[in-house]
Amino acid sequence: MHFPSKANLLRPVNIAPKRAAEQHCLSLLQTCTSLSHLTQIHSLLLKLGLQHNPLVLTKFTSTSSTLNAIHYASSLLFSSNDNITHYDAFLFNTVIRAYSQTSSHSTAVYYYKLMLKNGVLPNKFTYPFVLKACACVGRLSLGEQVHGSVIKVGFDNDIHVGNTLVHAYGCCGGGIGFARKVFDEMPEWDSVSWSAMIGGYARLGMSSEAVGLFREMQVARVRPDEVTMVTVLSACTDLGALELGRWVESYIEREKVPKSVELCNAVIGMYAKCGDVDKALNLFRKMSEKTIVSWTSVIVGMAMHGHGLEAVSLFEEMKEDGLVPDDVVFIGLISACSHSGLVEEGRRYFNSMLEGFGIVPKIEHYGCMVDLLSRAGLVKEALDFVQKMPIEPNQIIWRTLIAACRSHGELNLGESITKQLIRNEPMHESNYILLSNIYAKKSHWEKKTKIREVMEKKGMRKIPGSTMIELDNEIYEFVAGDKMHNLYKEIYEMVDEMGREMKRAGYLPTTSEVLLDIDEEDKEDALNRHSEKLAIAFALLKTPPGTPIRIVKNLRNQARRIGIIKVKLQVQHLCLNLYWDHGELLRCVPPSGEAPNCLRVLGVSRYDRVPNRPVFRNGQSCSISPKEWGIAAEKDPFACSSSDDKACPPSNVFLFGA
DNA sequence: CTAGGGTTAG
Repeated sequence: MHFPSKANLLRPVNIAPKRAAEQHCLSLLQTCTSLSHLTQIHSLLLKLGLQHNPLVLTKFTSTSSTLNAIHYASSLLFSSNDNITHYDAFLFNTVIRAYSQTSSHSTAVYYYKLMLKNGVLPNKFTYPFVLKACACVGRLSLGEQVHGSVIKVGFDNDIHVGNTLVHAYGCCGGGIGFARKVFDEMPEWDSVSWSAMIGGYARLGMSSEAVGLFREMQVARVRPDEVTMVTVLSACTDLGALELGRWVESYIEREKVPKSVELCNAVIGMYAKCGDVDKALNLFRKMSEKTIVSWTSVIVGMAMHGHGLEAVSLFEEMKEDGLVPDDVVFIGLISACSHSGLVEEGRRYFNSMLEGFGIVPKIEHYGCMVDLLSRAGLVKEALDFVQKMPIEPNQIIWRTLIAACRSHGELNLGESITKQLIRNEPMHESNYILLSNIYAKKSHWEKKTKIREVMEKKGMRKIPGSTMIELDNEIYEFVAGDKMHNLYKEIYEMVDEMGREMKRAGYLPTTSEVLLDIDEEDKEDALNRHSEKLAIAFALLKTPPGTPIRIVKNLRNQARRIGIIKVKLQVQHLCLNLYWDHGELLRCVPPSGEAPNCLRVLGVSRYDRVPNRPVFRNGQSCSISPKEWGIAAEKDPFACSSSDDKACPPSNVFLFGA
């Protein structure tokens, strides 16, 4: 219906030609492809008094999705002397969606508020658009506001709206409980609802909740789709739950879940981070369509496992394949160089970012470089690098540097940087831990005690490091000195036996890294109480000879690292082809005739997460036991359809790297 | 005009 405006009433016009002109303009709109053409049509429409036509905006946003075009279009459409109440929800929806899609989330929210302010009633399409923007902004209060409006307008039973609410809350800091509440109160659920909720848990590192919810989904007989599988896989990756991940892959095969690129990437990422590099690489090679993310996943996977050279050659192969590197792949690449001591290569790649690809290095890239130099022992150069950085170094960079100072004996330098850091950020506990460790290394025990006291006064507590291990599809978690387990006596006996065998093989306990004011013998004892050793001992007790043992660490300077240990057990004789970490908790000269290099410290996963909550501890049953998997479990959940399912090859020795 | 997903320095 076309109502003539006041002006038109005063000056009668012939309606018919005008309608024809309008039709003409609209048909022009359908076919126009360039912004300038569009602008011409728009000025034509303006002359006809049709500036409110939402088609123009739709066309603007589809012709050119650049911000400029959208700004231009919205400034044309929302001129200040207009009465906005005459606009409809569709127009606002288009603007909100356009801004949301171009990552201008705050502007999207602004238009949503403008809409409300002017009494334009949102419709059921408005909320998914605006909630998506809320999710990206991540502000809980905003999510709550929109939620309130959803209830007021009465769309709280709409499944699309509900799903986006779950998602938005899941993305807002502290909103996961609200997300679950919305989820629980939804009248019905589809696979999107489940994926949104599982994905919310997975994103926060609440991975056992994520996996538990997936189980409930199966009990509820909702068929998971490829997105659901991606979220479950990322939870597996996070838990280091390789067996569970394998199960998910076989489920995908069995249930013929369509394999999107994202899903393939998730599977590859899971294998890579959980330690089955060969499998990851295999699947990667078989992928028909590889995106930059696929390459990045596999490059990062290689880097984690110490295959720096392979990571570098994959990168070169990627370029030959015609893919243009992005900033993310450079993070993986430089950290690959860093973990493999390829200092010159790392420098070269870092410089090539801007020179070769026009990518301005971000703080992460500078961080990688600081790590690269630090690990190589070039502490002074690293400091120099930091001081010359064009952007303000962040806490991570300083802490990297401090850690380097500690391990390369630059204790005074480390001490002064740490003190500065504490002055800037007095409530961050890891700074205190760093300082306390530096004092310990300097044998300043009183100062160390004082730091601990300060921390206590401020109510800070160190999150204890733990080690998890997946056995018979259950996950067991150990902390240092753990005696909670029923088998703890046997476990400690096994630790002793491991120690004897390792010493016989040439292991020297690195007691200098035990930062306690105790004598050497007690330090060895402290080493033997490490959660890693307890987990390994437990695994040795519970598994047949030749079983690869994989351990998962909950944190390492807030990073989670996944370690893989391959163990050979000869009757009662342990022959550990081991290992370990930058912290050098263990070191073992391998048995003669066998290649060294048996263990890698692997996997850095996500940082900005809530600290990992214990999955479950010490033999208590866990939510991911396949016996409890409901429907899926009835169908032999571990029937692996893939032919290369060789979890436990018969050979006794498993070598890594080399 | 509507929703959920894969890669990211310590």
